[in-house]
Amino acid sequence: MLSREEKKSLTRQSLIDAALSIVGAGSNFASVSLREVAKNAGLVPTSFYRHFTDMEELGLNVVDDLGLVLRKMMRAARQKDGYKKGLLHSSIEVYVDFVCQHKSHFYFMSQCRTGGTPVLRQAIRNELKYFENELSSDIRSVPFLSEMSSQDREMMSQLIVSTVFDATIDILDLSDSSANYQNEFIESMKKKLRMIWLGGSVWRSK
Amino acid sequence: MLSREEKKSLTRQSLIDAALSIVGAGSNFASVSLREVAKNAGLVPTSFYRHFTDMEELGLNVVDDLGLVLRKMMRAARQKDGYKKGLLHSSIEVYVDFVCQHKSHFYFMSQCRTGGTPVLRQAIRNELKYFENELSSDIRSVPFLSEMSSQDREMMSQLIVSTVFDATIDILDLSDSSANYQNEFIESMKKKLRMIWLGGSVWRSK
DNA sequence: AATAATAGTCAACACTTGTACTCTGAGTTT
DNA sequence: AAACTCAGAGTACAAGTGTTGACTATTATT
Repeated sequence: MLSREEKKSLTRQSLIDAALSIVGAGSNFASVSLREVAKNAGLVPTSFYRHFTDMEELGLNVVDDLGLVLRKMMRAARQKDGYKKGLLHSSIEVYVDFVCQHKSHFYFMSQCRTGGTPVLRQAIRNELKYFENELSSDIRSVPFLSEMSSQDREMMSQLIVSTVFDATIDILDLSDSSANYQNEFIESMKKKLRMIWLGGSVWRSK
Repeated sequence: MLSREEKKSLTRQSLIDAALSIVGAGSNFASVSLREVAKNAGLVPTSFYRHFTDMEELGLNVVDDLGLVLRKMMRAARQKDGYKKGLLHSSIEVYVDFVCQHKSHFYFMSQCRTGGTPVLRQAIRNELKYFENELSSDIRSVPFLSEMSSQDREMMSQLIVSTVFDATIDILDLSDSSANYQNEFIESMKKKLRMIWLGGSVWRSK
């Protein structure tokens, strides 16, 4: 038997999942109602308040959920063969994989980064910042980039991260189309990242 | 005196403006109601239907409106001193200028690119495509980039355009903060574009 | 001058929304 | 075993939602 606390956090998660599934089905989080979420989680509307004060607070918890997914992704990318040599090359594949396997999370992220409330936008931004930092530290150990200043390395990481995450909505929209289109897109992404990489390798801060 | 047609297109525009002003005030277009727009335009809800069948159709017309702004911007960028030498350098300044002077339009664009209905997303994408093509043709006449294949030039343009437009929401959020932060951001943007530029100049398609 | 077209109004509908209040039954603490 | 806590249900309400249909006054057409 489950304790009261355990049961609570279970329904709490079911509210989060409900919101994600609604977003994944095509709605914009900004227009998802508290009632809809509650209904979808098998709850009466008023029970929503036992867990969150409003939809924004639920949104912040969805961001936390998203954070877990992103960290798992980072680990997967680092473990993958060829991460050291061909860092970006292999990362983009891991990224596409994760987007396709966590569509709801990434729809939510894409939407909220530009269309969420200011608080929500900031929360998403913080998640991206985590990535920029991780990437920046990984880049540090790349031979011909190690002479870059930490500021420039940070800037370069921002550029790469924003390029990858900016492609999210396109990846999602493409996920239902032919494998041909998908591969074409991935190849184009790789080229873009390689161009940035090249730019970084001849970079001279000034 | 105005003809009936003229008057109609005037109130039509007032509906578009109303929607934009609501978005500019912080709402997400996806959650803006038909009634709210009508009210804001000084109309009774049912009159909305004389102009648009639903909010999505109005949205498409907002995109057209946005298109005009973007084209005006392109012209402004090309006329600016130093466009030929330091293309990106000067363009980013024009861009920031336009974003700040047409906040509502750019909030709308940022939101809808990732959070609009599929139809709306596609419409926004088409507007960006216009830019990519224009930039690609401008790049063609740059000496050390002219040997690039048209495909690679296209790819590079996509990279640049997405980098610039991806920064929109940050520019908007920064527009209320100190000039110091703004300048810092612009300088960072310039560096990013320079890195791409560098990458392009040592690019060897393969 | 008579007729037709139509932008905008008005009233009304069925439905959804967030939220306040009360109640209950199963877990927890004493 | 008694007292307490509290997640979730039930009821209710005022406000907002999209949409329908009939009406009106002004403009355009004949």
